Amino acid sequence: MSPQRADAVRNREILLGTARQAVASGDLSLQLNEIARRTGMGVGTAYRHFPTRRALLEALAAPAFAGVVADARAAASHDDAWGAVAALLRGLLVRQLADAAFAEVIAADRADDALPETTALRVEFAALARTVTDRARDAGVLRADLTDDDLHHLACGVVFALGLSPDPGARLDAYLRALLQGVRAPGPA
Amino acid sequence: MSPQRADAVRNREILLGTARQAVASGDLSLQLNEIARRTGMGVGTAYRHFPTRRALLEALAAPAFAGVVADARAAASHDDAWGAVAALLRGLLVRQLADAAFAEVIAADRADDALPETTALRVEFAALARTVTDRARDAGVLRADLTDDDLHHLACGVVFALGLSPDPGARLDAYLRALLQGVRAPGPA
DNA sequence: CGGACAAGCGGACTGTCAATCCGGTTGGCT
DNA sequence: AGCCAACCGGATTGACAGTCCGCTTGTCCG
Repeated sequence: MSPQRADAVRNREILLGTARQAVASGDLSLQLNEIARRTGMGVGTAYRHFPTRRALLEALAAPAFAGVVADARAAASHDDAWGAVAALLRGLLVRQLADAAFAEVIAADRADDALPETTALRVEFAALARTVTDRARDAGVLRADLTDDDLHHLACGVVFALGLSPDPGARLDAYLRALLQGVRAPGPA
Repeated sequence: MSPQRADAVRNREILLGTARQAVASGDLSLQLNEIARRTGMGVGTAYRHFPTRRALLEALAAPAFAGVVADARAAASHDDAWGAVAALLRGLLVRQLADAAFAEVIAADRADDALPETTALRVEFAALARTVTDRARDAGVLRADLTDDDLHHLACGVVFALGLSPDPGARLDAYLRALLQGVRAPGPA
């Protein structure tokens, strides 16, 4: 009746927890052999739950991804067209900074080996982002030469730039300001 | 008398050429075993010339790196403080787009296993970039909350963003405009 | 020219890590 | 209790980075 056995559910949670801890401590390599060893499980168990590094990565990223989708939904129903763009970008930056796994997932557009649930999130997010972006462009507050994909890419680029700093969190606000100023339509004057 | 034997010089050139070709065709993995096989040389020969992937990468990147240093020197002696920043950033973007190996080298600040010559280029570039940046900030045309390192990081971030596009070259101008607008000091009004 | 020898070469080998395979074990149902 | 599909463990394979060392050859000197 239940889709899987109780021990399997438990083991999956343990693996996810251990992996999340590894990522939080700065190790994004997600070596399944190593994670399995840390949990005391066999390697086979780890690989059955997460057949590839990518599968584990996307499982880790799912909550954060769902978060930005929620952000985007809120932004899409926001009154202020520019405020919506700013909220969307800020959310993207903050969540990527807080979750390296999510940052890697959202930056990789390669849908080849993506889990279906990740693809679903990506599609939903793309639609919302497009709404927000189009509205801002129509209102003349967003540069006309930038698409929703461009904003997505630039946000990932800024996160990459933050990652080059010794203390990314300390530069977040400055880079966000620059990003927003950069994508805003130049004054008509 | 000569620092190395004629065959060694020749082999080094062949390896570099093969590697450059691999990078140009989109393969940045620089697997020395594979490159050696393609040249018909033994693996040992390849590894003697380039002990690690990084060594080969930096050798490939050296000309492009020297190019941006030249750009930076020209920019530093430019009259217009803002024009110098624009020229510097444009050069960084264009050269990184044209040479993926250089893009990887300049993005990685890790000096751990860097070749001394690469470190020298990096130091020289940093000094010139600092000059240009400080001048622009003093002139009030560059955002006061951005350092020379920030510009460096943001440029690498924009290149990363370009890499997410299906056709990076097509978006270069748009992203460069956004970058310049983003780092420029907001109007005093 | 030709002999000596350091510089250079080749490729077998080791270590690491992702991913697979399959014999043994166990949770959950009747 | 007894069955069996689902699950587990870990030895194993395969790909790749990098090392080691015996053999070859370019170069110099007599």
